[in-house]
Amino acid sequence: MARPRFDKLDPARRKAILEVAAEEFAEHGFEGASYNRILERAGFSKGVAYYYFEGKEDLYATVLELTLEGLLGQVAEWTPPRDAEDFWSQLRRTYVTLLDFLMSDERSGRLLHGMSQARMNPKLQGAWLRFEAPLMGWLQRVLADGRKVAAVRTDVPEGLLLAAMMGMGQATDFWLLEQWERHGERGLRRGAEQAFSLFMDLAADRPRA
Amino acid sequence: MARPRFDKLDPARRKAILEVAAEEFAEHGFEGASYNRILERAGFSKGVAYYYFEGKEDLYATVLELTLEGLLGQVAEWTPPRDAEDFWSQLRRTYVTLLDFLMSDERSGRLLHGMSQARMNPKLQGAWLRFEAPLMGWLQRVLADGRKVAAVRTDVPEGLLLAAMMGMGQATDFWLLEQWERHGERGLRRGAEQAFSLFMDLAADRPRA
DNA sequence: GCATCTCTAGACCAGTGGTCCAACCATCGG
DNA sequence: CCGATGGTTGGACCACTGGTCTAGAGATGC
Repeated sequence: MARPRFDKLDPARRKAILEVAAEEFAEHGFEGASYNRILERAGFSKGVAYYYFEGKEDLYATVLELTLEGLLGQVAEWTPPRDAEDFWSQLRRTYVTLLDFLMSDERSGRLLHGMSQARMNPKLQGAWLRFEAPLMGWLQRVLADGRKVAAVRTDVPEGLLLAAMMGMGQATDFWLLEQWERHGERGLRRGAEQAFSLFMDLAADRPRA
Repeated sequence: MARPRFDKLDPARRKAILEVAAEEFAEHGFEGASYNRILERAGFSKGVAYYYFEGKEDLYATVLELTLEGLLGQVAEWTPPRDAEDFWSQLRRTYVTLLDFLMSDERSGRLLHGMSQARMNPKLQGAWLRFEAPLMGWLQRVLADGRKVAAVRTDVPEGLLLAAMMGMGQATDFWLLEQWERHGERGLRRGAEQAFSLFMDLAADRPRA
């Protein structure tokens, strides 16, 4: 994740390449982005590039990490819920905050959107692992809290529920984007409510036959 | 999807390249696979390759189509359900049949697994569109049947539910693969039962507050 | 026997990410 | 002030990617 020297690089140049890279990766995704083009636009020679980064994947991971930090800074306030109701309302608020952030910062949205593709790209598994842990960790803690207050089901393995929720989140993300494009912000918010209700039905603890 | 002439090509050569390509794509996915390597192994020159296929993407789509045909041949028996119970039991049977097929034919499994990545690859959207229609169409018809017998919820847009189910299916697919590797066939079957129960909780019609 | 059309081989192209090395430059010890 | 050391830098070069193009071989029809 960016060689240590990178911290000592002139801040202007540091910012320059991160900016250019963010733009390029946001627009074309990881595969589609051209490392050479990024370097050229940022005024980096090959030698310099590989002096500060291990390679394309490394630069990508660095950009993503910064983006994720920005996101988590907005979202992270989570307190142990009092009861099931409190749990779901906190989770809903978090979900909405997240959407607000993604709407307000299109580039970050695209980058994070691309990240979910990265998850399945064999070339990027190294990079993905660094994000999986904190992200999954957060969700895991939240779900654990939910279980404590009997808000989240316990009849199914944790890993399965986690995977299902992540997958659904990713897929509905696409769908929400469509709603946004077609019906504007109102459409997005309505869609988000509906998507969230799906999450609840999927994860909620409830009496079974 | 393979130029028309491809049908007239000597069946042995036809089979040869499809075989080699399936192997390569199954092992490395679309991006990771090398078109040049496929051609070399199949004994195809560049000229021949571009005479019969439009390019890498075209060959990939052709291979996927054949694989999907094989899958649908196994799974497709679907009759309009009598009632909700019949609906869910048919769907469960279909799900299990699908898993059986994927277990029995690892290469097809990998290819289809890769296809779901393709869905989000901008380069492959052309190819994806050809599969999306029939696949989504099938699922759409099934869900419509489910609604008729009050098995499937109607309080949420069809497209959202569709997207959510596809995403969840894809994600749990990964999880199931893990179960299979770690706990063998028994683990897979147990996992599949649990995954299916998630599908039901997600999509089932039920009284709401 | 000539012309037309199908088919084939492979040279070639621009672009990819990555490696490597010679040289530049600042700092430091003497 | 000199030379050495080690952190920087530019850019030639590499193997490889998917894709284009052309010259000609081989078959077929008239």
